Amino acid sequence: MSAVQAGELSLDPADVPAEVRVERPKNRDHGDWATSVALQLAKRAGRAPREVAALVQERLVRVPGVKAVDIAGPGFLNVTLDAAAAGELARSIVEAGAAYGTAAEPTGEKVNLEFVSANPTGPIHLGGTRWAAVGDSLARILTAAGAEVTREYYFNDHGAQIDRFARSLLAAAHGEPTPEDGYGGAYIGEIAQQVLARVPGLPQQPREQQQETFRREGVELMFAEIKESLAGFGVEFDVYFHEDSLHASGAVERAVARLRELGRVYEADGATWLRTSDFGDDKDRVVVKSDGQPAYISGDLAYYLDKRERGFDRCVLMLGADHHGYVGRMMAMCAAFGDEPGRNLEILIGQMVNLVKDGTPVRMSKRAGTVVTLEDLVEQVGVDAARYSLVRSSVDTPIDVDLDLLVKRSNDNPVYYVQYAHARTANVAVNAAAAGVRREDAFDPALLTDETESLLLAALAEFPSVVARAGELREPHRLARYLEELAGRFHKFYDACRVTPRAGEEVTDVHRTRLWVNDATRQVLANGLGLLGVGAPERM
RNA sequence: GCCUCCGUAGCUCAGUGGAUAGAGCACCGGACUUCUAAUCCGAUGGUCGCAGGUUCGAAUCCUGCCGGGGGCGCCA
Repeated sequence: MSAVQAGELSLDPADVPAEVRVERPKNRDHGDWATSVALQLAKRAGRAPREVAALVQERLVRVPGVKAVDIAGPGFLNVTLDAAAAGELARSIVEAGAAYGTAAEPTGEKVNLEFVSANPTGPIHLGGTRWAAVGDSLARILTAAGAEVTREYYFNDHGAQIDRFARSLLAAAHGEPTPEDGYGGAYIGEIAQQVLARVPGLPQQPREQQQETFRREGVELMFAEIKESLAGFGVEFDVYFHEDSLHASGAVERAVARLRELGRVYEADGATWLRTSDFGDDKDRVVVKSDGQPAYISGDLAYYLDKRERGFDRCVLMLGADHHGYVGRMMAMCAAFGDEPGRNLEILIGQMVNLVKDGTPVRMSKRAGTVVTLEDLVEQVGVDAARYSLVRSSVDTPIDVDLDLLVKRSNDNPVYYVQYAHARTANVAVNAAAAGVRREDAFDPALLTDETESLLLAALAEFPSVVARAGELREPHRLARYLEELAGRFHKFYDACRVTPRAGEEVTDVHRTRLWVNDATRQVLANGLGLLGVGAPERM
């Protein structure tokens, strides 16, 4: 901008971007920071990119802490900081502690993040487990980014599936085969036995009354089991919302009435329809069936309205790919209420988790009882490995899980690579203390001249923007990938640079300063693992 | 038919318009009297599904095609 003002560049000031994007180059030879701003401005200015770059270069070299500014290739500007300026970061990370990487100020945005929301007709299977891991991590990341996040679980305890569940329990309790449209699996028998134990004299009651008891008690037991599994997985929801309450309280009727006032519904074929096709949906949707019963979507209407009335600017919903067909109608519903789809309602679609055995896919079916549950997974590989393996992939990528393979290769899970790096930093700190290397005695970042040190520092500097980006894009896997990169750079640093002197050597300021770097790395690894809900062990 | 996700190294996957496309696993060869070798160093490995287009620049954006997953109820 100053080049424009000095008249060296003939450019409309409006064409100069207010923010110049400066990036961390992938290639170390390209300096600490790089920008392609000259390439972008060259055409508008009618000058060669390298000429524009030269003008910017002149000004950048005068900035304190900048060691060199090179013009490379077609006109990239590569900025190299001097070691002292780059190294200062180690101290600021140590001083910021757990706050490093989190937003300086709250954004004031109230986010409702709904995930898992598995039906209470069975335990949480692998798919739900993926959303538990990803959703909880996303909640942590968004919180770090300054949002006020509420984790919410929608409990579908209403409708025909619950009746099927109740009939299945009833049948199991009487030793009858699973009903045609019912649920199989060992857990049905277990729940049925628990209900029988809780309600004395139940088998003597009229059949219909029994079914109602099995429904009420069975759902409650299933719900408790689900909550317990999630808690064991490190996932706690702020709100467990019961669909039934929407029907019981009249919220569903109120939601439909509201849409009627807005002129968004009409009657046809004895049913009430919502004009979702006015808002991009393929067709209109029934909200009240011709038999007078509310259609499933009416619960969603009321639920969405409820969230908005509770003050959430942003309602984020995570769904499996098998539900992606609902996105259109949900967004249309949001628009029908006068809200802005994509902002007030945001739907994240994630691909499925497939069960594989001996190289061939196995279809998981709740009804056939061939599900692999959250608890099965945790039992096999542990919480940390399970969460990490589910969160390190993009949600756009389907995951194949082979339990046998997972157990055998559990040591190949990159979580151990990251955790080991953290354990190493902890151990280095212990050894340093024993050797009399103390942080408070010195910090001279100009001594951090090793290649591995500057690479490590560069990675540490990126952490806050990785957290911010993972939050903006709702992609926690970015954080996991970053931590793997950071751990790698630490391992290389560890290999090349000693923090404690060898036997017989003096403690110098180099050791003391490296201890700052070690501790800063430990802090970032711990902060990052924390955002994934994965432990940061001190020894392994 | 329509919607949506995917197609990148032998395998599993990163890479939201930038420079020579990366990592792990697998395979081959090295480094442990060690601040923990769950680590590090080196080598091998690519028509980024295909064809056009936009751009100074495309794995990335647009269009079409090929191949695969998932979805398209007055079920919940």
